[in-house]
Amino acid sequence: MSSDLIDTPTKILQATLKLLEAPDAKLPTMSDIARATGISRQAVYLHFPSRTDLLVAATRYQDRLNDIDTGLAPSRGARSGAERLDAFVTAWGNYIPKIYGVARAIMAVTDTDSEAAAAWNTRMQDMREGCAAAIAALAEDGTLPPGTDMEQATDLLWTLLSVRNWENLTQTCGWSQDCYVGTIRGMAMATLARDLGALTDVLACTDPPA
Amino acid sequence: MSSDLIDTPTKILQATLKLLEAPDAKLPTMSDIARATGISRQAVYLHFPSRTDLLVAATRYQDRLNDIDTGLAPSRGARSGAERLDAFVTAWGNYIPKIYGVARAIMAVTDTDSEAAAAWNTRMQDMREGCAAAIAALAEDGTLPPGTDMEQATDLLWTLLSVRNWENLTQTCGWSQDCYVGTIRGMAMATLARDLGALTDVLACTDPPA
DNA sequence: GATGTCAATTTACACAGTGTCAAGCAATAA
DNA sequence: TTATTGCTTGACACTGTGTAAATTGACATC
Repeated sequence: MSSDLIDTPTKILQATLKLLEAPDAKLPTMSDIARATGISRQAVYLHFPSRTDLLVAATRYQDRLNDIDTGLAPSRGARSGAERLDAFVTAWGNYIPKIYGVARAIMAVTDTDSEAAAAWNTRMQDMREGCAAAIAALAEDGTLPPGTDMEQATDLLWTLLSVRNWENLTQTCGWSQDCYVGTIRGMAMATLARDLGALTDVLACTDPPA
Repeated sequence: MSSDLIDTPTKILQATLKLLEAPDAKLPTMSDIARATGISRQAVYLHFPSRTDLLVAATRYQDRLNDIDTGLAPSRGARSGAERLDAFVTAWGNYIPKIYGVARAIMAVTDTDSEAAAAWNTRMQDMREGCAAAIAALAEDGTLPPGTDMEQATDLLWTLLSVRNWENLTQTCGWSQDCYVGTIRGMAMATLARDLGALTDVLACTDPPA
């Protein structure tokens, strides 16, 4: 078995991801994770001091697996600001479903555990840098609405691209992933890049809402 | 003391609201609530079968206190669709801070308690009806972007106005309430009512972001 | 081969929080 | 007086997190 070659912490992380990414997964307990890993619950604590630490480690592990940076390459290579914004929104919007399982678990503990909140904020701060870069590119092109404060524009884009909004539209409202990306792209382009044509047909996805 | 005239369930609800609305409040336990009410923990269970039920009851009680319908009156009285959208966004946006404490508590248990999730969804469904009405008024005026699906437009407005977005912008990003309302209004008007002038100066609030 | 060491693991326990149950007590109504 | 209502006290079951002590097993050293 190849699993003998993998060290225990990695096995735990893999099992955790598997549980979190299962469709309509309940939030797993330490017992669930231990069982899925094939070890005792207490052995998990040997490698991860708390549930929060484990969840945070799982997000980092997942990032390594997914290699988010390659997805963002087209954004960094964009020529115009609008192009960059468009590429960034698309890349991030399509990345969210990959991390949603883990994100959901972390966001759930965020309400009670301030350490988890800090960890999640840090993680979202990375994404925010991408937002800031896109806004900066727009500012250079002069396509931002007049009088726009760049910090606030970044806040707005960051909020628009939040996992919660993705969750609301795709999970609660039943939108398809394509519909989500198209709509958010349109809103971002219209609001921040003054690309008013982006509004046309934004809300006319072909897929039937659930 | 006037408190002797108030029945116990109401006293519990009042104490619960007070705890939930305290600045940077931790999520109160049943013991906390009982202590704040001045009764035993078990007595709370005599009136509310579970913590979730109590939280849900607290939202309803709060709605009664705040009388949300009067705030929405200008929206219903609006002549044009755009006017209606504008009034609705403003009214709801200014209502959120009043319910945020309770909303936060409910949203926190939503991740683990499906009954709480259902209750909160029901509550948000009421707000969604306001969104749907505004979208319908826009459709009647013909101001919606061409080809727009009304259901999806409602989803989008509903998402834009989510408590999570309010939380993100005002609590995490440190925006003032006025800045929040102004920006969201601008986005809604631009995206859904094709009022492109609404984009100008949307992101140029005078207050310094934290 | 016996022994020491160290990491991984397991059994057992402490604690917080929710929810249930039973017995008792005080005030009030019949 | 008796019955009822509303609350209290105290105990307990259950779930989940996290800690501590004892145990195993591999591996090196003498």
